[in-house]
Order: sequence, then C-alpha cells, then structure tokens
Amino acid sequence: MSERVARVLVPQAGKCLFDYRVPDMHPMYRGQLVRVPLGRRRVLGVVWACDPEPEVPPERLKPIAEWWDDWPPLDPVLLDQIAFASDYYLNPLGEYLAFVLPPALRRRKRQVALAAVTDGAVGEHATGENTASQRRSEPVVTTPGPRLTAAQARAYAQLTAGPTGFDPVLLFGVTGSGKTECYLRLIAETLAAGRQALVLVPEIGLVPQTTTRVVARFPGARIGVWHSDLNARERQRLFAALVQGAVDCLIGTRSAIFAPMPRLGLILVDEEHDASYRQFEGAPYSARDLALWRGKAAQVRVVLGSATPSLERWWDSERGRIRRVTLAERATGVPLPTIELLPVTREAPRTAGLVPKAWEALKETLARGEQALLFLNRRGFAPTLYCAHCGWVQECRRCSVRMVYHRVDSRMRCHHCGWSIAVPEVCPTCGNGGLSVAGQGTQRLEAELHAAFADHGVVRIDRDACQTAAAFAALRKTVARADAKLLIGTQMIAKGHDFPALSLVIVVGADAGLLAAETRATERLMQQLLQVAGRAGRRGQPGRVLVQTRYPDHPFFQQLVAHDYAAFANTLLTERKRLALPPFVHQALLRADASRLDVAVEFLAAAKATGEAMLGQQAQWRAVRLLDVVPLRIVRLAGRERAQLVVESSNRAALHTFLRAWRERLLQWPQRQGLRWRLEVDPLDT
DNA sequence: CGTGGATTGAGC
DNA sequence: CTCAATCCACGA
Repeated sequence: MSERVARVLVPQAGKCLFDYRVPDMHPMYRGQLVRVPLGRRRVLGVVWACDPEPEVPPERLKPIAEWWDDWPPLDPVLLDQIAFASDYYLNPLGEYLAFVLPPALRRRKRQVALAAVTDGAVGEHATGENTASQRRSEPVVTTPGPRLTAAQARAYAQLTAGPTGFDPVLLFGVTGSGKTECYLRLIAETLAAGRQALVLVPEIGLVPQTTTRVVARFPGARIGVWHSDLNARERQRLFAALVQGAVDCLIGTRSAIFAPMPRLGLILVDEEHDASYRQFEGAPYSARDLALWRGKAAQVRVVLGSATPSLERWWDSERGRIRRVTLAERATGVPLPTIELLPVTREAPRTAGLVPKAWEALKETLARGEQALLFLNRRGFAPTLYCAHCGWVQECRRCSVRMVYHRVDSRMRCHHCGWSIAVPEVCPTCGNGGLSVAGQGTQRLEAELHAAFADHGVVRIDRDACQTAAAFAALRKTVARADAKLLIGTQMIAKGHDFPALSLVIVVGADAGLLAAETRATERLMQQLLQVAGRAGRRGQPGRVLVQTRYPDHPFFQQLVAHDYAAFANTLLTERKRLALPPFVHQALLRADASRLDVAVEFLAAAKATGEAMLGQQAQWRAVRLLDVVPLRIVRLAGRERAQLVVESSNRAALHTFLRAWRERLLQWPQRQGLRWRLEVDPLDT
C-alpha cells in the first residue's frame, strides 16, 4: 500500500522542508498549519506540498504531531510569494516563513483554538467587531470625505480607469496634493466590494496618523495594524484574525507584506521611493517589489505613491511598464513653497551655522508665532574631534570612519557600529591638551539656537532624541500642538509628517550629499530636500524654504528650486543610461568580510575567476559581466574589513540563473576561518 | 533554528 | 593528555 506524505515547511534558516507520514483518511491541503517533530523539538510549520516523492526512505518518515484543522490554510498567494522571495533573493525559504508565523504562536506547546484568539480587538485600534467571519455580512460604513478638487477627481478617475485585476499605477503627486484622499477612496471601493486593502508605509512613526485617518473614514471596519513594535500577544491575535480574513484593512511597515490576506483587493505603497522598504539584514527583500509581485499574483490593483518616485519606478512609468497618474498641485490650493538658494562661502559670517538671511528669516518667523524647521542630516554635536597641534583626528577603533562628539553625555560615538568612548583629555599622539571640535551636528545647532530662542520651544528630532516609537510619538504631539516653534531634525523629520503650523524650512547643509560618490546619493538628496520642503505651508499661507549651499549654480539646485522632479529624474535617467547604471542594468553584489582585508579580497578574486570561467557555459550568460574586486568605501566596519565584487547584466533572467549556479559553486568551497560572504540581489549602494 | 558530536587549542 | 570554546551536520 502506498503511503501518503506531506512535505512541511518550517520557519528556520538552512534546511527547512521535511517529509512526514499522513494517516490514510486525514484531510491534507497546502497551507495547512501543522506541528511536526524535528530533531528533539516540535515545530510549527505549514504543509508545503501534498504527496511529493519523499526524499528519504518511508521508514524514516515520522507522523505529523498536531493538525491545526480548525485553522484555515495560509493564503496561497502568500505561500507563492515567499517561494518567489526565496528564489529571487537566493535565501532559504524557511526564513521568509519566519516573517509570516508569529513567534508566540510557534512557541505554544499545544494547538491554539482559533476562536479564542480572535476574540476582541485586532491590532491597536479595536473597532468593536468581534466575530471571526471571513466575509463581512454588512457593508462597511464610510463617512463622507472632503469634496475632491478638480485635479484630484481627474487623478482618481485615472487611477480607477485601468483594467480589473493586476493594475500597477505610480501616483506621482507633489507633497500636499491629497494622495491620502485618493488612497481612502480606493480603500472605500475595495471594502465595499467585500475585499481587503493592504497599506504599506515606510516607517513605524507614520502608522498612527495613517491609521487614525482610516479609522475615522471607516467606522466599524476591522482595521489591523502590523509593525515590529507589536507585542507577542497582539501579533498572534492579529495573525489569527488575518488568517481568517477577519481584517478589512491592514496598515503596516515593510514586514506587513508578509501578512496573510485571503481576500486581498488592493495594495497601496505610500512613499514608494523610501529605502526603508528594503531589508538587508537576515532574509533580504524589498516590500515595494514584493507588493508588485503579490498584486500580480493576486490580480489586484497596486498603487505606488510618491512626490519623488524612485528612478526605477519613474523609468517603468516613462516606458509604459506601469501607468503614471500625476497630481501636480496642492489640494489646499496653497502654492508649493518657494525655494531660495542662499550662497555660503568660507568667509561668510554665520550665526549658529546660519547665514544672515536665514537667521533673519528665522527670527521673523518665530516672531510671527509660526513654526520653523531646520534640516541638518547629521546627528551628534560635531562630527570631528581633532588636535590643532599635530592634526590628529579621532577615528573609531573598529571602523574606518571619524567618531562624532556627543555633548549630552560627553562621549565620542561611532555612527556606524555604535561604539563609544569618553572624550580624550589630551591628544594621544602629541600630548597636546585642548582638543578642538569642528563641524555642525543637530545637537550643536540645538544648543546654539536654544541660547537665542529658548522661549520659543526648541525641539530636536533625530535618532538620538527618539530611540523608541513612544518617544517619537511624544515629540510629534509636542510639535502638532505647536508648543515647540523651532524644530531641528535629520531626515527622520522629512518623512510624510504633517506639521500644520510650519511656514519656514531652512536646509542648513546639503552639499555633502551632492558630492558623495554613491550612485544614488543625488537621487536621495533630491528626494529628501523636496520631502522636507513639502512640510512647509501645507495649510494657510505658502511656505518658504531656504537652502544654504556653496554651489548655488549647480543644475541640481535649479531643478530643486523649480520643484521639477520630473526634469530631475529624466536628467538622471539620461546619465544612468549613458553610464549603463541601474535601472538600465541589473546588479548583484558579492560582499565578503574578514578580520583582514586580504582574506576577503583573495576569496573574491577566486570567486571572480570561477565566475568568469562559468560565463562560457551558457549562451545567455554572455550578457553577464563581473567587475573588479574592490574594498568598500568604509573598508573597516565593527572590526571587520570588507570588499566586494559587482556582477551585472542587462538581462535579469540571465543574471539570476548565473547567480544561482555561481552561488552553488561557492557554497561547495571549504569555508576559510573567519571569512563571511553573501550575495546581494538589487543592491542599493554599490 | 536547536542540538550534539567532532575538532582545535591553551593549560598542566 | 584534558577540558572548553567553536564548528558544522543533522533533523524527515
């Protein structure tokens, strides 16, 4: 008699598919949750395949320990999505299942009864609906939203004009153009059709304001909130609700792309250009790319919104790979802020790093009782501690970067590895006392401005000031109540927050980003500056933006002043095309690190030789190129020295099959002690 | 991933 | 020669 077999996927790195015996009469289907014996543990997994050819002799098969039969199977599209991610990013499948199954559920000793966990609230915003029905019996109530402006109405008509099924759209809307209102109407349509909406936002700080808006518009709808700060119980309860389709709209950060959504009808990716959608640690993925993949697999509309789209997506829309819908004016009718360039020279007098015109504008704005924001993308007090006598500079012991002086606790801190030391009293090389600091950080700006404007409430918003989501929320409240009139912040402040009383933005220093060597630095800088500029004058009067720069004639700043992101993106695309850089070529990275650089370089050189020998083996691999082995710009990080090798091809499929084969070869090699390597697909920085 | 058996190296 | 810290193969 032939035996029935289930191939079960377990949420772990390395080997993650195992075969088990199944009783004759037991129902078995893909996606079913089961607990299985594995080694001396019992782990929660899902049935991945029914009756495959077993990999081991039948007598070695053990029976499944627990059948979670009252749990519905996992969303089949989600299962395909993790299979895709594993294949595309060349990373074990089980690590992606780990994103799906909540740890608390995995740890449970016995089967969890489904009804018990779904009772009560879903996520942070309970909305009174406690039943575990898959589909709602009553339609969701929608409170009327504001009337659409003519531009919004046109954009909305275009958004919904596409084919039913998979319909990817780039919603290109300037800051304050009312993208959110378009999102809410798309959600309304989705809920009215009895389907689920998934809303992704780039960071946890943006979840509450989005949730508040959705809850206000759809009272009674079952709203779920998914992010890394949920505690174990909340996470487990939310998962149970999601598995049953008992959530109408899920709002979350990048990992929410791994939520089961069996009735999925819409995916929104807000601020789609944001790098936070990429994860590099652990199992790598891009939530934005997976959103597009999932939309296609589930045959639903995907809307990617941004005032400053990524060049990849801009190029897709230019060549018609996705539709582009444009919102060129602000919904409030208030014009976009005027952007003025303030030339900075070495000799120019400055107060707290501000040239006279900026200083005057700041004084006037505060005198009128309005809010001002100073943008400086460097935290800490001063980025350099040096000896004026011999020229010594404090560097991190473990990284090849300068340490930053933090005055709060009077320590030198490495912004790359987190290492910190007390400020040295004397120069370690020449013994000279009286070391000096140079450069401007947010803490220094705060200190200097506090001296002048203490009674206006000075608030600093950067990673040091808000380590936790709670601290950030508290700061946001202060800002929203306009208790604080003078805000100082890093890029953290630029992301999608609404500051109604803000009328002046001063960009204290932006030139570093303009001169940086990385391919994407200019793109990122333009995005940051337009985003931060967009914070000004969203209600009432038009805002004013002042940008201090040593290069006021640079074409970059001319496009910034004109708010012309489209022109900027097209200029950059022309240059990328000429230089054969992404998105005109697909890239991957083989990165190695060891305690000594030569060990990493030697490995990469050998890998390159092997790779080059392989290129002749398949016709399509002729389109693949291996570039030179180079040390990383920051060669030493946390005590490890790093080098890399870029692999590229204009043919993505060819690159992918090559990477798979190459990786298999490299895995065969005996591991040298202390050497680590990894392959990165679609790297952001090369 | 968690486990245990094997391997390597400072200490007596 | 011993014990521990580290490596790596296994699990079905």
